[in-house]
Amino acid sequence: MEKRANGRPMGDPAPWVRTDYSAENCSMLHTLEVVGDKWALPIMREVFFGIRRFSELQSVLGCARNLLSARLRRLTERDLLELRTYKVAGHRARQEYILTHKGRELLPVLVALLQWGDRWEVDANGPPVLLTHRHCGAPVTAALVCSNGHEHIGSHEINLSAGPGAIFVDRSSKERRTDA
Amino acid sequence: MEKRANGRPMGDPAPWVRTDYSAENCSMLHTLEVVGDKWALPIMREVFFGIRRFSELQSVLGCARNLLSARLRRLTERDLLELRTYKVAGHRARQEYILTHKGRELLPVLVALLQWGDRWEVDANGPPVLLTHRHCGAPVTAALVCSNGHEHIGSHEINLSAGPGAIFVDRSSKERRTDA
DNA sequence: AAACTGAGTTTATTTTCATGACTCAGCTAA
DNA sequence: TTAGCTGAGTCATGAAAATAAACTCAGTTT
Repeated sequence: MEKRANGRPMGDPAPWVRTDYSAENCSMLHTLEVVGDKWALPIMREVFFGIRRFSELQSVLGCARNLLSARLRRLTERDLLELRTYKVAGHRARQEYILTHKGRELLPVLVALLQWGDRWEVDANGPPVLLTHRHCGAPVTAALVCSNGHEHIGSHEINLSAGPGAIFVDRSSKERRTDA
Repeated sequence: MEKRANGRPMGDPAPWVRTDYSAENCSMLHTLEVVGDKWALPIMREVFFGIRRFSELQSVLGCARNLLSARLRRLTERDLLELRTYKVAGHRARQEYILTHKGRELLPVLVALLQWGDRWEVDANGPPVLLTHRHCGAPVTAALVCSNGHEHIGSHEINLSAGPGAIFVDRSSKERRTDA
C-alpha cells in the first residue's frame, strides 16, 4: 500500500484523524503512569507552591499518610522529586522534597489544568490562584506554540502524524457516512 | 498583621511560596474532578485523534466497557463531549461522541502531558506521535506564555498570588533554617 | 430464522483509597 | 530522667473504584 512520507497510507480521511497507528505506547500514557493517580499532581503542585515537608503536605492536601508516603516514594524513585535533609535551630534534622529538573518540567501540565479549571469550572468567587510573569506582571498561561514562533495555535491548526516509535495497526473500514 | 495588596502578609519567604491561602478550592483540583481518573484523558485524546464511537474507543483503549460507559456519560454531562447520531449506508444509526468547545480547550493539557512523556519517559524508538503546525510544519508544544507576548517563561519567572476566590489560612511559623 | 453488530448493563473479583491506631527516634520541659 | 511532643512514617481494616467476563437488546445481514 502506498504511504506518505510519515508512514500514513494515502487516502486517509484527514491528517488529524488517526486510524492507522496504535495508542498503547503514547507518551501521554507514559506520563499518566507516573502522575496519573489521584494525588501525584496535587503533590507536585504543592511542592511548586513551596510546601515541601511530609507533614505539611499531609495537612495541606488532607490525604492519607500512607498514600502520601507511597506517592512521594514513587515521585522520588522516578526522579521528579529529591529528598533532602536540613536543619532548623532548636529542632532535629528535617526532610524536604525538592523539585528536580524533570519535576519542574511538569509545570506546563499543572498550569494547563489550572487554567482549564479557571475557565470552565471556577466557582462564583473567581480563581483562587493567579500566575503572573515576574518581569511584566501579565497573566501566565499554557499555550500551544510552534517552534517557528507562532503562538496560540488552535486545535484545528495541528497536524498529527506517526513518529518513529509509532506502532501501526489496520483499522481501515470502507464505510461512507451520511448525516443522521 | 500588615499585608501586601494581594493579601499576603509582609515578610514572607518569597512570592513563589504559598503559605497563607488554602489549596482546597484550587482550579486544578476542579479540573481533576472532571478528568482526573484513569480513563478520562485517554478518552479525550482518542476523540481528538478522531476515534469517536463507543466500540472503537473500547477496542483502541482496551478499557472495561462499563468504565468507558460511565466516563463517557460523565464527560457528556459535564459538556466536554456531545453525543450525536449518524447514519452509514447499510447500517443502522450509530452514535458518536464529538468534542464541545469546552472539551477542545483541554488540548493544552493533553499536549503538555504528551510532551513531558516524550521528553522524560520515551522508549528507545522515540516518540510515537508527532504534532506539527499545519501552516509551517514546525513541532507544536505547550509552553508557558504571558499575555504581553513573552514566550517560554521558566518556572522561576512566575509569581504566584492569591486570586479573588482564595481562602486564607494561618500557617505561619517563625522558624529559621540553617543547612543540614 | 440464525447469526452478527453496536452500545451498552450486570455481576463477581481485584486493586486502590481512606481511616485510625501504632511505631520510633530526637528534642525539650518538669 | 522520665514524660511528653514532633516529624516521618507503617500497619490493619473497611470502603470505593477498576477490571473481566458474561449478559441484554434492537436493528441487520445471510
